[in-house]
Amino acid sequence: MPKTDTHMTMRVVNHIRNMIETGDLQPGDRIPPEREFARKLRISRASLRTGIGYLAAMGVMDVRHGVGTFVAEGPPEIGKSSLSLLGALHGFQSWQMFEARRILESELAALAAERGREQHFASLSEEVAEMYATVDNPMDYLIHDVRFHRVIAQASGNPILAALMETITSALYDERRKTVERSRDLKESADLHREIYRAIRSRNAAEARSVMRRHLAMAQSAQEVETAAAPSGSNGQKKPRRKNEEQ
Amino acid sequence: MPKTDTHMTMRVVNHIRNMIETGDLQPGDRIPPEREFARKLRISRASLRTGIGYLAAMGVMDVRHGVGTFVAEGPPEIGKSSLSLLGALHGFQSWQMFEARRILESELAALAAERGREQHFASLSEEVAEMYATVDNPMDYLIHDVRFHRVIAQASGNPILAALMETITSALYDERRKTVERSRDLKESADLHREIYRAIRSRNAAEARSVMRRHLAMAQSAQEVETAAAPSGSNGQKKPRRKNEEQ
DNA sequence: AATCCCGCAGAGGTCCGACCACCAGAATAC
DNA sequence: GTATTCTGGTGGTCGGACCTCTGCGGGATT
Repeated sequence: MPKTDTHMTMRVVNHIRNMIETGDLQPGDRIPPEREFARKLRISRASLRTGIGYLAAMGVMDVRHGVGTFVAEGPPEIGKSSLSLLGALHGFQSWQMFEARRILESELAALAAERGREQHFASLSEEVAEMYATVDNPMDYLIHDVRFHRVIAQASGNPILAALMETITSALYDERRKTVERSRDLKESADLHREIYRAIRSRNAAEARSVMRRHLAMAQSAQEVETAAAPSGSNGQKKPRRKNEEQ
Repeated sequence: MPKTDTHMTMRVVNHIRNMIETGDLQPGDRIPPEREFARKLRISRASLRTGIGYLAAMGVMDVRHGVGTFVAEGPPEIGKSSLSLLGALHGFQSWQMFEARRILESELAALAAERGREQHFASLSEEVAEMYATVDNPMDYLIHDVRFHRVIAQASGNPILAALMETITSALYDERRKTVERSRDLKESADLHREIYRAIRSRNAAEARSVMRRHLAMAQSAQEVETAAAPSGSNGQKKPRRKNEEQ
C-alpha cells in the first residue's frame, strides 16, 4: 500500500497520517471544517470526504454531524463492525470465534495477573459483585460480564491485544444478546468470574489463564445449547454454493 | 450500531451486508456499476460511493478502477492498514506488537501441529528450504519468512486467528523491511524455523508452541538491536503537543 | 434576575451533472 | 498474423447548490 501518489483518498489519508505521526494531531483534536481543509489541500471537498470516510471506517476519525470531525478518542478499536461482515462473507464459524477468544483472553488474564494494578482489581471486584446481584436478570448480567472482561484487557497493559479481543467480543455480543435470556446457570458463571478475579488479584498468572480457559469453554457450550434451542437458525453457518476457492 | 436509520452510507452498507448474508453475493462476485446500482437503490451515486468506500476500507469490497467493484476474495483481512495508523495514534509500542504476535503465533503453531495437513507440511518444508537458500539475501529471506508464518496460520484451521495475525504482522512488516538489511543471524533464524517445522510435522503441539515462542523472542531482540543501530528513532513514543502550523 | 425558547451560523450530509482516467476487448492498420 | 488504435463501460474527481443537524446566544417570558 505504499503509494503516495494518485488516488486523492490516499493523499488525504497520508496527509492526516502524517499530522498524527508528527503530533500535530492527537486523539480528541478536531480537524478543520471540510470546506476549509479541502481548500488548503487543494482538492475538492468530495475527495476530502472520501478520505475522511476511509479513516472513519477504520475507526481513526470520529465524524459528528453538525459539530465537526475529530481524531478518535478512547480505546482503540480495530475493524469492530468488520468482523461480523467478514464472518458472513467467509463463513466464520462460532467455534472459531470462541477458540480465538479463548486463546486471547486466557493470555490476557495471565498478563493481567502479572501487571494489573490496584485500581483494576477494584473494578473487577465491583463487576463480580454486580454479577451476583443480577443473576436473575440476564440482560444486566451480560453488561457486567462484558465489562469484567474489558477491565482484564485493560489490566493486561497491552492495548493491541485488548483491541483484538474487543473485535472478537463485539462480534459475539450480538449473538449472545439474542440467547442470553435463556441462560440458566448465571450463578455458576459468576462463581467462575470470581475465581478468575481471585487468581488475578493474587497474581497467579497460571491459575488465571487456566480458569479463564475453563470459563470460556463453558460459555461456549452454554451458548451452543442456547442457540440450538432457538427457533430459527440465526447464524452459524450457511454453505450455499461456493464457486471455486483455494489458495 | 445496528441502525437501519437514515445515513445513506449505512443504508448502502446494510443493503450489501444483506446481499452477502443471503448468499446473493459471494467472494469474487461483482456488484452492478455505480450508476445503475445507485438508481436501483434510489440514492445518488455519491452516497452509494460513500457506502462502498466504507466497505472497501474494511476490506470487504475490492474496487478496481476501470473494471468494477467486487466482493473481496482470498483470505480475510481485518483492518490491515489500520493498525499502523492506530499505532501512531495511540503510541503502540514495538514490544506490545511482539507480545501480541508471540501469543497468537505460538498458539497458531500448536493448532497447526494438531490440524495441519500434508499439503501444509509440504509448503512449510519448501519455505524452510528457500530460507536456507537465501540466508545471504535478507530481502528475499524475509519474503519466505513471512510466507512460512502465513502457511502456519492457514494450517491452524482458524481463519479468524489467521486474520488477526496478519493484522499485526503487516504492521510489523514495514518496520522490519527497513532494518532487515542489517540482519546477521539469518542462519540461526532458519534453524529455528526448521525446528518449528519439524515440531509441527511430528504433531508435537507443545514443542511447536514452545519453539515458536523462542523464535519470536529472538526475533524481537534482533529487531531491537537492528533498530537501535538505525540512524533516527523510527517509532516508539512522542509527546509533542504543538498546535497550529501544519504540513 | 432566572428561565425558556427560537433562530442563526457553522459543521457535516446529500445530490446533481459534467468531465477525467483507466481497462479490456473490438476494430483497424500494418 | 500481429501490432496499433478506437471505443464503450467503469470507477475517480470536481465544484457548487441545497439540506439537516448541533450548539449557542439573545430576546421573550415568568
